[in-house]
This record gives sequence, C-alpha cells and structure tokens, in this order.
Amino acid sequence: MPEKKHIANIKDVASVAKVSTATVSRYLNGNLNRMSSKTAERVKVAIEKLEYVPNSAARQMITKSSKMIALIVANTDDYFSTEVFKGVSSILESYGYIGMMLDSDSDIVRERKLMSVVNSNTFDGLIIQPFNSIGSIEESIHRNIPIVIVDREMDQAPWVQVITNNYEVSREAASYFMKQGFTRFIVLTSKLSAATNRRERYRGIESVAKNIEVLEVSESLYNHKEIYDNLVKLLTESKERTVIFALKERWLLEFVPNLILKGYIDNVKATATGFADTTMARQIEPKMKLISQDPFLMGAGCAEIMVKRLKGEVQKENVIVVPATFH
Amino acid sequence: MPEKKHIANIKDVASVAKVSTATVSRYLNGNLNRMSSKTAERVKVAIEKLEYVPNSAARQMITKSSKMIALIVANTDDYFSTEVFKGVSSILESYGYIGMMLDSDSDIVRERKLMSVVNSNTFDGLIIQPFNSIGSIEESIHRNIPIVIVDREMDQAPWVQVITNNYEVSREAASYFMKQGFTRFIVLTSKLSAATNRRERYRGIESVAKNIEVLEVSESLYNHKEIYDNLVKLLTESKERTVIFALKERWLLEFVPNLILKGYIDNVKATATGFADTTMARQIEPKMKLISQDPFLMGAGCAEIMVKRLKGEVQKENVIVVPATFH
DNA sequence: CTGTTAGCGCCTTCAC
DNA sequence: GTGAAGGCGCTAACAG
Repeated sequence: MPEKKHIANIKDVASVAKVSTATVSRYLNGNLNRMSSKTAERVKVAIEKLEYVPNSAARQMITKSSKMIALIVANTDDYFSTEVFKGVSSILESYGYIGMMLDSDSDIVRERKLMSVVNSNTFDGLIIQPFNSIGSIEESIHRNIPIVIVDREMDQAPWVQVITNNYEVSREAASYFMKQGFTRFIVLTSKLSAATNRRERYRGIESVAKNIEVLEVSESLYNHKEIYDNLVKLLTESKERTVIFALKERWLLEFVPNLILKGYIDNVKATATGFADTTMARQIEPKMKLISQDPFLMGAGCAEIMVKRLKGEVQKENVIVVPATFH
Repeated sequence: MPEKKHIANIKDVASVAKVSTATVSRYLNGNLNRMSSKTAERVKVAIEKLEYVPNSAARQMITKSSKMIALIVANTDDYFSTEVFKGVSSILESYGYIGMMLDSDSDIVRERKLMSVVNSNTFDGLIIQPFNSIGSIEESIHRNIPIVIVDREMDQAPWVQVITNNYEVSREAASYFMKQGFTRFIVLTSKLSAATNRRERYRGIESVAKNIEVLEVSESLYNHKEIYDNLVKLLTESKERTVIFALKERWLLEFVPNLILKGYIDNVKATATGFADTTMARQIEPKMKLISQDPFLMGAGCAEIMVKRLKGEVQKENVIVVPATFH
C-alpha cells in the first residue's frame, strides 16, 4: 500500500540542510557567491536526498514568469505549423524558455478558449497563427504580455507579424510561366474567401495573368474523382498552354501525380506548380518548379522577437517578411 | 505613454462589488446556489468592469491542479504525432482539461528537460511517446501524477500503455502477399535497432516470410538516388515475385511513386505495401493495400485513461491495443 | 447567505 | 554569510 508520496518543499530542504529557506532559495537561484561553499554543499545534498523540485506555481506568483511560451496554431496537422513550432522551440530553448503548441483546429470558439488559458498568467508570451480577428485577440488577452502573429497579415494589429511574401512570390512564379508561354492558369485552392494568405497568392497570379480558372476544393468534404475529372476537362478543353497552380501543397499532392501518370501534364501542353513546404512534392517530378516557404525560419523569427520583447527591448518593424522561394 | 496596466485581482473585484473575496471566489467556482442573485450580479459586473481574470498560478497552489495535460512526442512533424494530439485534445476538452504538445525531437537531453518542466507542478498529467527508457522517466517525474505511454511498448513499465498491434498487422499483411504468390520481401525502414515499433513490425513479416532483404535508410542524411538505385537493383536481380514493404510512410512516399512510374512496380512481378497513416499514400495507387494505424483513436484512448486516473479511478489493463488495419 | 482568516510554496527586502 | 518575516492571489474551512 504505497503511501501518498509527500512532495518536499523548500522548508523541508531548509530543515534537512539546517539552514533557512532564504538560503535554499538563494541556492536555487544561483546566488552562490553570497554563500559559503559548505552551506551550498549541504543544501545540494538535502535537495538530492529529498528529490526536491521547486514548485513552479509558487515561483510564478512571485516572479510573474513561468518561462513558458504558448504557440497557438490553426491546425497541427499542417507541416507548416509543426515546422514553425520546431523553429520556435529551438530558439526559445537556447534562451531558457520552453515552447508549447496548442491547436485551435480552425475553430473560433476553441481559439478563444485557448487564449483565455494563455491569459490566465501561466504563459509569459503568445505566438499565434490567428483564426479570429484582431479584436477578438484584444478581448481575450488583456494582460500585457508580448504577442507575435505568425503567417497572417493583419493591417491594424498592434503586434509584430512574421509573414511570407505570398503576393510577390506567386507573382514571380506566374511571370515565369507566362514567359515560358504558359498563359492559362488553373488555380487549385481551398475556399479563397476564407484566408488572407490564399487571397494574396491569388492576387499575385492575377497581377500578371489574364486567363485564370479557379477550382475551389472544400477541405473537409470533397469528391476526389469529381475534382480530378474537372481538372482533366479543364486541361483538355483548351488549346492554350496551361499551368495548374496549387495554392496549397495538399492539392498538389492529391491531384498532380495522377495527372502526370495519365499524361495530362507533360510539361509541354500543361505543367504544374504550387506552394509546397515538404520535400515530398518535389519527389513527384524533380524538374517541377515549386514555391517553398520557410516555416522553421518564421518560427525562429517569432521566437527571437518574443525573447527580445521579454527582455524589454522594443521591436521597430511591425512586419517581418520571411521570403518564400520559387525554384 | 501607456500606463502599465494594473492587473485586477480578486481583492479589487471584491471591493468594487462591495463583497468579500470569499464571495467572489464562490462566484468564480460556480457556487451560485449559496448566494443571492443580486450579489452574484454585482460580482459579475465588477469582473467585467475590471476585465478580471483569475490568476491560475495562485489557484494552482491551493487546488493543486492546473487542468493542463502535457503530451510529449518524439517528433511533431510526424502526422502520427499530430493526430495523437488531436485525439488527446478533443477528449480532454470535453472534460474541461486542456492538452499541450511538447516536442522532444527524439533528443534524450531535451526529453529530460521537458519532463522536468512537467515535474514542476504545472501539469496535472503526462502523456508521452518516450524516447528515453523507463528508468529515465521515473527519475524525472517524482510527483505521483498520472502518466500514460503512447506508441511504445515498455515491458516493465508501471504505467498504462496505448499501442498498435504492430506485430500482428505486419504478419497479416505479409501472409496476404505470400498467399498471392509474392514470396520475397524488401523491407524499407529507418534503423531497425532504434525503435521497438520497427522491430515488432519486422518480426511480424519475418514470422511468415523467409526471403527478406532489409534496406535501412538514415532519417536525416540519406542519398535519395542511391537508395532508389539500390531498390531497382534489388527488384531486377531476382525472378521471384517481390513486395516492397515500407515500415514507415515516409519511405513509401519517397520511393514508391517513382518505381511505379518507371514500371518497376507493376503488381505482377513486384508490388508495394507499408504503414501509411495519411491518406496521401493511398492516392499513389488506389489499388495498393496498406496498413493504417489509428493515431487519433490512440490519442483519444490516452486521454480517456488520463481523465479516469485524474478522477481517481484505477485502470485495470496495463496495455491497450488500438489495432491497425490492413486494407 | 456572507465575511474572516489561515495558509499554499516561494522570493525578497531588511536585519544581524 | 545567514535568518526572520511579509506577501504574491487565491481557496477553504469556520464563523456568524
């Protein structure tokens, strides 16, 4: 019958080491210079003996800091999100902070709930790929903790934003194909109205191309065969040289391989491109030119800014662009 | 020049509402039945006016609970991990808990560090896909919080484990191909010795097949062309009907499409199968039979067990198997 | 129905 | 170089 393990606190350590709690506290916080090495040793031994671990909740109350940063993403399943997280974590780690990922699952209510948790003093900062509007964030977070926005451009937002050059790089890619003689574009995308990023990408294409067909695919419920057949129809109904331009890697991976296999995409009459963060897309056809963002770097950038803000430094620029490349 | 926002505390609310802090506390915790609706209303108004949010650190000190559960995964980039997280989150949410994902990045030191954070009283429970050994976990976590292991089988572990039937399903798949007349297997895998899961899968194949070639690929630094050429060589050097069996989806996605494209995999002389959690692999070739785990369900299972433990209920079984399917 | 009070575990002056 | 004591914000008895 295992006794409920008593969790040692600073008092226990003090009494075992025969010193005051103040001394233990000093030891814990590295103020060893103001302490004889003998007492330090005694404290050390006591801590080990009792398997003592400082209670971070109590600590937080005094220091007003937990060394934890929350990253709220729209969908953990996206490679983009997890890479951002890896970037965030790696930088934070080097500064003694720790990053944790929360998933809003593109759900407004859920995002609100998560933000209210972040708002209840457990986190020192928030990095967020927001789904809600600015107003909603301001409502939810009324402590003045540092906030960094990632992957979303918000015009009037009072926080630093780390984003990609969606418009420019899409434009660059579209121009390239125009020059190659591909003058017709089939844009394969999730609902355009739902996200500013997608619209930016579309605008980039639109800025150089005239002949554009848009094929919107519903993220959750879509009929693979129907979309595929539609693509085939679009590809075959015109004599114009055509590019399939996927605004999201997923659609590239789902439809393009088959189109290549069946000969509809031959790089002469038709070709394909799109946004592709993983290396997988480039395996489909090594010669295919694609757009790659750098989510890891974006995350790292967010974390750097966060740490600066935590130190009290003020960030001058309000928008940081981590360029995507077309290659 | 914005004043440093004063953060309201329970005292402020009490004084504005002209009640005691105890009453506010009762209101916060939903003990409304023992309170006149007038005072409740006054408290409500005061809270809104002051934009008051309870300090969770202070709360934790008393209640010894944060309602937060940590999920430590080996690699956030894996679809498997993020799906587990989604399963965990969705169940926890319905019980008023909140899940957060931490990434050990398959690094022993990092995992230790994360566990020590979890150990410092900020989390009510830990779900972990461990990279370290049992001993290491026991060393790091000496509070008696509930721990659930996911995706790793640990013989002597004192915690509940939620796993997949790696051995059985691999065996089932291998038998199927044997019956179809495919008697030679090329196992495409990351280093076998590094993970029990992979070894289990290999054992499953081995239990029915005799002619097995193993091709180990290094996760981080591998030469795509070299591996590919090697596969082609293996496929062509024997007259025996052969299955390429990928123990990890990534390898399936990286090499099989090209092999199909180039005609090496024709489903007559050679075919392919493997573990595939995402739907992407099934797009490569709809007729291909693959093994799918159910990470979402595994996560949900972990969370259910966690919640039960948190309520004080004891879990009878020590190992929960969420079967994968071959189809 | 409502208020008073004693801590939770820790850090931080202020003394000695 | 070390200790005593107050207080961070909240909850949970215990009174009334």
